Amino acid sequence: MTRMGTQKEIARRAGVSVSVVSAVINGTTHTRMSDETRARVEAVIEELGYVPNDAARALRRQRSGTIAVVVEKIENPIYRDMFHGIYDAAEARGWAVVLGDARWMRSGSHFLARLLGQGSIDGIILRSEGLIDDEVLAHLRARPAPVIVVEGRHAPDGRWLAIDDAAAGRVATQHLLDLGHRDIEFVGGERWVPTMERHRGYAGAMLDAGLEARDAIPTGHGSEAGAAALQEVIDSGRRPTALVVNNVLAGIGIYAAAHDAGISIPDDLSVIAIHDADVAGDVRPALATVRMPMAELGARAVDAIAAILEDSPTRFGLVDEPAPVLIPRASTAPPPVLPRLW
Amino acid sequence: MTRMGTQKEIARRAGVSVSVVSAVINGTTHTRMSDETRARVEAVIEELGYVPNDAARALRRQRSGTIAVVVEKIENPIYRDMFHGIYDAAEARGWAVVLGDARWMRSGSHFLARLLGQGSIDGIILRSEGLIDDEVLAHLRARPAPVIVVEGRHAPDGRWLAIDDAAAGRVATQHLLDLGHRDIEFVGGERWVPTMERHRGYAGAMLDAGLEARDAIPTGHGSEAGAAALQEVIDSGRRPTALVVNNVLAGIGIYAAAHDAGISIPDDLSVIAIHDADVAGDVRPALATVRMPMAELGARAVDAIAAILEDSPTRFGLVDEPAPVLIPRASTAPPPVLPRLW
DNA sequence: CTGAAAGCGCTTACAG
DNA sequence: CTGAAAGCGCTTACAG
Repeated sequence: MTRMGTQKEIARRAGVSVSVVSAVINGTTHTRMSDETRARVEAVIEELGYVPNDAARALRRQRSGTIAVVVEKIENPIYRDMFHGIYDAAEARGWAVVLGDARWMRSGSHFLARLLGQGSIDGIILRSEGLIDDEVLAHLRARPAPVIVVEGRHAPDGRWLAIDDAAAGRVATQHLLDLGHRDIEFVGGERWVPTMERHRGYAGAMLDAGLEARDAIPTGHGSEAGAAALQEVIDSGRRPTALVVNNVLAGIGIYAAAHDAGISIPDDLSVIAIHDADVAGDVRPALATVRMPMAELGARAVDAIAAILEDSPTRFGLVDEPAPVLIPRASTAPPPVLPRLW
Repeated sequence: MTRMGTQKEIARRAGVSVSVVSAVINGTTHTRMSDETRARVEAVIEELGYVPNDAARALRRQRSGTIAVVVEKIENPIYRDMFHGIYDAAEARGWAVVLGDARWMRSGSHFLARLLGQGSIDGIILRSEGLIDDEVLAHLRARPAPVIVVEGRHAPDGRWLAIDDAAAGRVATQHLLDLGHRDIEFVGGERWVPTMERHRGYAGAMLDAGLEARDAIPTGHGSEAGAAALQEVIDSGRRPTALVVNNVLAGIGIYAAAHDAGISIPDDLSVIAIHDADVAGDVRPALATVRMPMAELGARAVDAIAAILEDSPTRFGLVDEPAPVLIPRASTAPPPVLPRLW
């Protein structure tokens, strides 16, 4: 357990004042000193292995240099690119990023207390599908630290950023239409706005093609939910030739249910999912997806925090650049010509 | 942007001193006051929506109440239970947990700076496969905040905790032996100690059964690596009837390579992976695994930090309770009786 | 039962 | 070119 000292101790050893030490550490031009003095101070810093106390800095500067990212299920692979985008943008601004899971934010948790407190978090990027209750959200927003909601569209303060989910739904559906499918359904939950947007994109593409758009087949976000959704289609007696699926994990669930029901993908049923992730390329048949600009979304959220902290104007709303892009893979094919037996 | 005030402001409005305000906030019995005074202070706190400044607290208390967890790839599903175990144990102690990814810890990153600094992180739980270079590690360990290495076994200060990987390798192998397999190989990297331990467990089980233990088929941690490993087996001309795979993602990669090569699992080849994750149950055939006590590992790491901070003794080393447990699924079956064509 | 004061470790005007 | 001092917002002995 090494002792790493304080600026006061360095000052004493180097025979200077703490003002000088602070200036050396921060590269401040404000307090000037001779090269000799600087070298002496630097030597002592090195010798002691001094590192600044972040709590003291944060208190004095009234800024911690740390932003928090809170998502619903941290292990969800679709966040990877967003984290990356956030991290790069934050790093470029000299900020540290800490991650947290919304499942930890039950009222009264200490993680939440840190977020709600002042002084240790300068801004919060929040991606929640509703797990965080309104009361918590209201408290969060009452803090001085800006809260940016990503992939949600109902921030009362207007501070939300989202991807063009409708465009993604359209891209996915159009791909299936181009393959010759006519009887296409959409699998996705009903309450979450981005999902509704994706369904809207699906419906738009269908209508443009002169086809009937069906209601969304309700499902959750996990793979079991995807499996249940396919089972529901099977039970209903409907026999779509292709499915647009709300997300990759639900897609994996549909794979499992299809396998268990003896339905062959893509021979009997084409599947395409919204949001890309490594696992989509790893399963067999590889799962076609629509890649969303998650890294850009993350970077934009960081920019928005910076803008708010600097009191400069910033634009919220849709991040539609770059547009969602089709990643074709083996899970889609032209519709079967023979009657299907499932 | 609400102003939420300070204790000083509350004191002024309530007509008391800051000592009293602080005592009300912290429930300190040290400074006593009348119920009337307390009620008055509480009313002002409520009115202002006051929240304490964590930076000031951390500076004064010389403790932030926050621990950091750093892992290699935050989206790796095998961490889920560990995060949960860490979170629960930390919460019980009144600590907040922040997560970070080792890929962000390139020298000079601000995330790293926060970890290296003093005052904002009380302890660090580190799970690294080597991405963090030795220099960074040395710096980290020179800080007063304790660093606990999990799933690694080479902490110079002896502060590591690991699961019984050898037992896991043995459990997986024994399952295959019980099914009647004799020609079993182990797929896993060569340099990472836990993998070597798993291989040791495999080898032990093979030798106990009077069989030859093969060298590990080298691979990385991703699915592509798993796919490459199977390809290597195919190219070698060897025809094992079963594989013990180092981790779930590599197992998914082996599924893909098997599919592409026309090898049927489990009819032609049984596969079992070490570490459990949801995706193992979602793929088809469902992937048999060995579940590791990751939640317990995480909880133990939190306990170790607490012990070090309290200067009380703690035991490091293997977390062998509960033992790794077999999760049988459809990816294993008795060996084929007919000669295999792959 | 309550207040005044010191000090945690910084940064930053200000004075010389 | 360098130092002395104030103050960020807390907590905690200490005095009364």
